[in-house]
Amino acid sequence: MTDAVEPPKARRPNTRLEEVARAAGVSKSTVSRVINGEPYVSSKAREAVHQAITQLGYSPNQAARTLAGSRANCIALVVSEQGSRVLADPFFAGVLRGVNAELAGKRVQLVLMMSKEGDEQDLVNYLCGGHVDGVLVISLHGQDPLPRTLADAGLPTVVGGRPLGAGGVPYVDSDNFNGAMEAARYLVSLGRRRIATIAGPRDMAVGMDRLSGWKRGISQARMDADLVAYATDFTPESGAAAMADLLRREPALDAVFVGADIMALGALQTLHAHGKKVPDDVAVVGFDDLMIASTAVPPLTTIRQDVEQLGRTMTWRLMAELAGEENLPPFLLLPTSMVTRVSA
Amino acid sequence: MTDAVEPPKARRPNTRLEEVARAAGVSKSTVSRVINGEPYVSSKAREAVHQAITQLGYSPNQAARTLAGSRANCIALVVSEQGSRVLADPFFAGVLRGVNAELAGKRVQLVLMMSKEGDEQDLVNYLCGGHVDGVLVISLHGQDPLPRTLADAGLPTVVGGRPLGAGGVPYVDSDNFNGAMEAARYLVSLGRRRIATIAGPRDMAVGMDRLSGWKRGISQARMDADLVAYATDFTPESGAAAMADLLRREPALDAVFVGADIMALGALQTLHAHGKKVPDDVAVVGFDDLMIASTAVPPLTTIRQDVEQLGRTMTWRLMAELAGEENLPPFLLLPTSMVTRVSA
DNA sequence: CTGAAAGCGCTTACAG
DNA sequence: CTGAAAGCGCTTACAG
Repeated sequence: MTDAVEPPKARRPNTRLEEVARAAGVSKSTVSRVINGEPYVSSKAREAVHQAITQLGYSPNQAARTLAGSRANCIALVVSEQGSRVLADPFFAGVLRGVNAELAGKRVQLVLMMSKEGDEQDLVNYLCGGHVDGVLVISLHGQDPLPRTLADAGLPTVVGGRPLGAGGVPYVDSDNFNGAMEAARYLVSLGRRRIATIAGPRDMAVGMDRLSGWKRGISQARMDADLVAYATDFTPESGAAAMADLLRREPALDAVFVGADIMALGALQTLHAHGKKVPDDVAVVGFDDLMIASTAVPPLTTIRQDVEQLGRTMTWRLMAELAGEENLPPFLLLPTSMVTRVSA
Repeated sequence: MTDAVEPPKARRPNTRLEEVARAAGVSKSTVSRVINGEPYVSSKAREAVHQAITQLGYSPNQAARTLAGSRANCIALVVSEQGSRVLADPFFAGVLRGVNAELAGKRVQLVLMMSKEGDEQDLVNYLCGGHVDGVLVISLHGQDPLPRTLADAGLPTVVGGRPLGAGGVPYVDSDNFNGAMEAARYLVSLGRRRIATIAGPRDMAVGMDRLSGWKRGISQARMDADLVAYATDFTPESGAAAMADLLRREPALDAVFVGADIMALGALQTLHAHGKKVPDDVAVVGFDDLMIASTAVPPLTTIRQDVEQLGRTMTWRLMAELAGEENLPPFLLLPTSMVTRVSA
């Protein structure tokens, strides 16, 4: 709700720094210093300026700041459009919420760019053109060299989700490996003997890391990690097809770890269609803990990742770098946690 | 994928308009005219400039353009954070996709702002401060005066979803009324006799419009439109509770129109728990056609709205206004369509 | 701790 | 159809 908010009198002829200076009885330089939080300003001057700013409802012209200064006061969030939408939607909204939360209070704008196939050069030109101070990149596919390109151009860049083709570029990710391993161990602890997995597409690290974690968990229990089906994308349909494949190969399987809730939904359908009771005949564990996990039939046991925290952490990492902090951790992994419901 | 994309040689010392002018053998004014697509430029000059631009990989400094010109070349998408996240997530991602699609090729940046309770004045100051040329507003709640405030300040504004407290501000919405009416008629045509509805919260037009449509459809069939339960928010839990309430009031109900798929998921759970077979005992129709509608148990018959198209249309409407087009339609309604699956 | 002045890279009347 | 010049509103050395 916006209560009693008044539109500034006029639109264009805005209050300028000069008027603030006049009202505060100081020079433009001093006002500028106060605004930018620089030291070496007498507290008397500082106070006068703050008062004038509030009184006049002054809001600095960003374009002028950018042009005159070296900073753009702006970071970009780049999302690759060819990304599987399924995975992208809740993921994307969550990340965005985190980015915004972290940016709150800072005078930094967020511009959103979707990278469409074909205009990569435009995108790179724009990003490297001084319009933004840094870049956040999410939902990368395959060996996309974008992060490497940006980093090589000297633009601070942080990737969300381990990138496959960007060795050395800082990234933040959920701990997919350990989360998946926990899922596997849990199924083992339940006494399941033939445990399968549905893995995400091979061209995304998220799929591969969850697969690796599952394998490790299964192998450590001295069981065979051979029941692997790859889904072609993060959709219920793809999950359903993979499940059918697994049942064909091993009708006696009694558990499955599905590398994404959205695929698990499809897997549940297939199991139901084959007359398999969940969890009695087959235990199912998903990953992500989407909102719909709790209304799945039966409610889905899953590994929860905190997507909003992912957005926050990416932003924190980028802003810290922009602030000149040194020896920042290049890679950050966020812990996952298991949510036990009915399916396993 | 970004193949063979080269980072501009240096970051700061970018190509400037002046260099393009020199390379093309014309004045800065002429280059500016070409870039801005103004008439009165000889095709010879135009061509030379285009060539120079491509050769030098020139990308205009937006800050300078904004400062010198009157346009910001930038529009804002404002999302109110207090919005029910449930409804917001897929909705938001879809709208965003549409906005971006419509903006493709245009030299207009999209900045994202989430309005947090408490900083409305900051938000309004910023938006009205000449930083953006226009505003797109979505997921408004209650009588939020934000759109009115912006419009009164002379800032072109388009709202996504009929706003309750912004009389006269242009908006784009899905045709919730007719979609819901179609759902009601369909249930009637199935021979159902006691048809209920679960409506969204009273403070959002989307909930009220769908309720109105359902009422009209039911009344026209000369049936009682009295079985209404209001959900407190767009969540499965809220839908489940509303369904339980309806069953308590009318154990013999044989159909229910749920004003959002995400609530329908909860309603299905409640029906299942009460031993009601869907669709045999109770037919269920949802609204939205989220991806998860097809994997509901049973797969959900629903009214599909095209959220991406909503984003595109909002953007088109705003850009048309910015381009100075006159007599634009103030309100635009996008058609919905029924998707028949198993639940009804 | 403070101010006068130059300059960031464009657009826009103005004059031709 | 084209160019020279002023100016958009800040920041940043520089001098004090």
